[in-house]
Amino acid sequence: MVEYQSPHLDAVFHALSDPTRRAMLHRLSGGEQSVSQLAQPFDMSLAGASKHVKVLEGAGLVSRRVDGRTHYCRLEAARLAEAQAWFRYYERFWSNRLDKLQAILEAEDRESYAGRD
Amino acid sequence: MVEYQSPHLDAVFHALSDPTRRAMLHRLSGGEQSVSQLAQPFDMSLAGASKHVKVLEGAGLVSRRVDGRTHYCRLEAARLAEAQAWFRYYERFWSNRLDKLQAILEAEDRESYAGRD
DNA sequence: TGATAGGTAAACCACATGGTTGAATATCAG
DNA sequence: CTGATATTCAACCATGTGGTTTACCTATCA
Repeated sequence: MVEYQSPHLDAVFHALSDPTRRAMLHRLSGGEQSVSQLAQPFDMSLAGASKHVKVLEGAGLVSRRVDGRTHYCRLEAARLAEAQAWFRYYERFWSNRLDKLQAILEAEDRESYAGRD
Repeated sequence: MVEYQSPHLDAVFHALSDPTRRAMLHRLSGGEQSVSQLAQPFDMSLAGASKHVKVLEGAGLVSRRVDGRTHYCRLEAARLAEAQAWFRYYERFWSNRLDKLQAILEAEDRESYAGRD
């Protein structure tokens, strides 16, 4: 007797549990990237990186546009938003209105955040 | 050359990727629960549920207080907050100030949310 | 004391995961 | 056509995961 649950949460949280994949998402936040471009920063075979991309795609966090032999990936923020929404239920444990408002303003005013995956 | 990354994110997101564990957290949002109480709703052996609790504990999402033979678990919201904070960088993709403010007010005014894990 | 209840530990199982290599498939460029 | 580039696919491997069962330890209670 398990309650209703957002059907994507399992896949999305699993996808986010790997640092390589989180770094890929971060990279995609700067715009479309090919699979090779996504793979380049990692000490890993292209096939390995390609599998990570496929996990992200399977979770709906990334979409793919094929142009010739190049596959361009784009961040699908909707699924990220869905995952973040899961936390809202718990926000009452760590925040009050002012805390949240402050977080909003900080997140808006800070465009880049070095050293983040 | 992987960037700095919050050391807990791997474990936290992994812990959250399982619906049983998310349901346990949800249950703990109502207050301390023993391991048996946490296990009760699931069609699963106690040992199996106990392992889920241990995963949550390992991720820092739950802490444990032993009283006699009973282990009481408590939600550790700080780690949840840490995970939610990861999403802030991406918020610019799906929200503006007004959207966020609305989300805040909704989350505050709605205390219980049926059908959620 | 003895039985029972709460919980962990250990061994085991089937399957998933993260990685590899090597081959296959397209596409582009000369 | 030839060769290089972009990418996936398939097979493989070691390890991790979610689950079980059995055994064990420690409290509690009659």
